[in-house]
Amino acid sequence: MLSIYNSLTRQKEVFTPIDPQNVRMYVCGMTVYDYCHLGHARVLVVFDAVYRHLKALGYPVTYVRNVTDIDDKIIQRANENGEEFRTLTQRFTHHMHEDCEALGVLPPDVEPLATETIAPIIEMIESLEKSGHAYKADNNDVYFSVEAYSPYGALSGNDLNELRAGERVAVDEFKRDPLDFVLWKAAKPGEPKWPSPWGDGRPGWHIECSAMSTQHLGNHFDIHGGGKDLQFPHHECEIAQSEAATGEKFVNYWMHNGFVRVDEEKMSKSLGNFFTIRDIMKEYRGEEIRLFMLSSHYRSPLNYSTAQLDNARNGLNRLYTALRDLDTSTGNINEGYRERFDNVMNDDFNTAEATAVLFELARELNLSRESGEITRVDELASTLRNLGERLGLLQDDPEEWLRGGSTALSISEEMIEQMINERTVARSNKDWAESDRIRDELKAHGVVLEDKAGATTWRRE
RNA sequence: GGCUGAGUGGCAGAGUGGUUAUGCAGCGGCCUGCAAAGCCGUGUACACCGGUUCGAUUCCGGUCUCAGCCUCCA
Repeated sequence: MLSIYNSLTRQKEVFTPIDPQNVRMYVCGMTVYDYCHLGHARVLVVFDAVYRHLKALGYPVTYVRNVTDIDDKIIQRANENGEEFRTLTQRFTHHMHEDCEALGVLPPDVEPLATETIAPIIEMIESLEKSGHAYKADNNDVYFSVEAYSPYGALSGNDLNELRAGERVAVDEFKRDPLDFVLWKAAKPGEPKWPSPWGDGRPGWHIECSAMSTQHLGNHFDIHGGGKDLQFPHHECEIAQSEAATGEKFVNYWMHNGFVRVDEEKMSKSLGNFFTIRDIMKEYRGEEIRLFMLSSHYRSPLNYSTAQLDNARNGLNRLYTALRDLDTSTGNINEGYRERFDNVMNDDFNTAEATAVLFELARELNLSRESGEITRVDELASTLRNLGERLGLLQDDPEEWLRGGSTALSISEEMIEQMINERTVARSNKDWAESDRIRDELKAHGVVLEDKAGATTWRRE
């Protein structure tokens, strides 16, 4: 039985799908004007784990993760670059997909673009206008009237008056209430624009997600996710718009992942303390980043450091080492481990405990291997690979993983093999000095030798 | 100011009203020509102060500290 911590009620709730034959989830994706950083990586990885687990529980799932391909920052960046905004957004959407692949993130079932959802957006704003939840202001922008939607503030636990008191930005003079937010922005000269009943312009950010989710998942769906920073105001606004427009409950379970931090401070573009995924990938592999992220609970803050990434690397070496030379295609799945894994994942997607199960499995696998229990070894290896896949891990060939890395080796594999052969000859002559000299030389190239069962194998340090 | 959330052993990080998290690092041992890998053993951890309880790191109250949201943000 799966339980999910619901940000809306601030407690864990047993997951009951609206339609068990089609679990519907929506996650706020990227605004594509730059490379993804580690904070983005976390949303991608966390909700990928959620998606995989829901499917493993046997639910058919429709996972929608949008692309925000029109907003102020995109326009600004395109102008700075002197390029068409679509050229910019297409380029970074492509880069995002590359990052996803490197991180082992499965493609969502639907990846809608804001710019391809203009008609539904306009429809939704029109219906809000009709029901008195939206108004066109003197500057030709259309705003949502917070006053007209009483539950506003429920998701974030905010009180309207307190929010107004905390207002820290200059109040837009065209708004009736400082908390009102924009649904449709009138186009300024030279900006991308679409025709609408209120004049040429473009959609506000919040309404994009309401329209994209509703278009693909219906008015009322199961799970809505995103980073914690979107809880307010973005998701609060989505609820207001959607529920005001449809008259139905919008989402049953709201999920928010914690931040990635650097030196105990949120990683973000505005603070300038961010690392892009591809920066990190100069030193570490995608799977190492992935394990780093999954080794803590999705709602906890995650502090970035190379020590943590090193830790993840060592951990993967251990797991892949356990799988070395084993056939994982034929064995049965061990029910005890599978059940433990399911149980911890069912407890609000506890991936940290789930990875601990993987390590315990590896230890027992190593033990069985030492005692020569072949059937048991096959079963545990298959289980390890299978449960690894549930987290998007351990799908590489172990030997290739252990010999691979994010950087090129400073010595060819042929040369390594040749030196190993020379060393084998030296060893058979009990020439330990020469044997150790060769081993040290390879070590200097980052190659570690392991002698066992009459054969010598190598791996990256 | 309002609202969230967090403080666990050298590091990272789960969890629990009384019994081993897990990984990395360290130490001792087995194995090995020596290593590596693996295995075994090994750490008086739960911010502080009260309270409830036979018993609290785990529940309650308070204190301190930290982070986040209230402005674009995953």
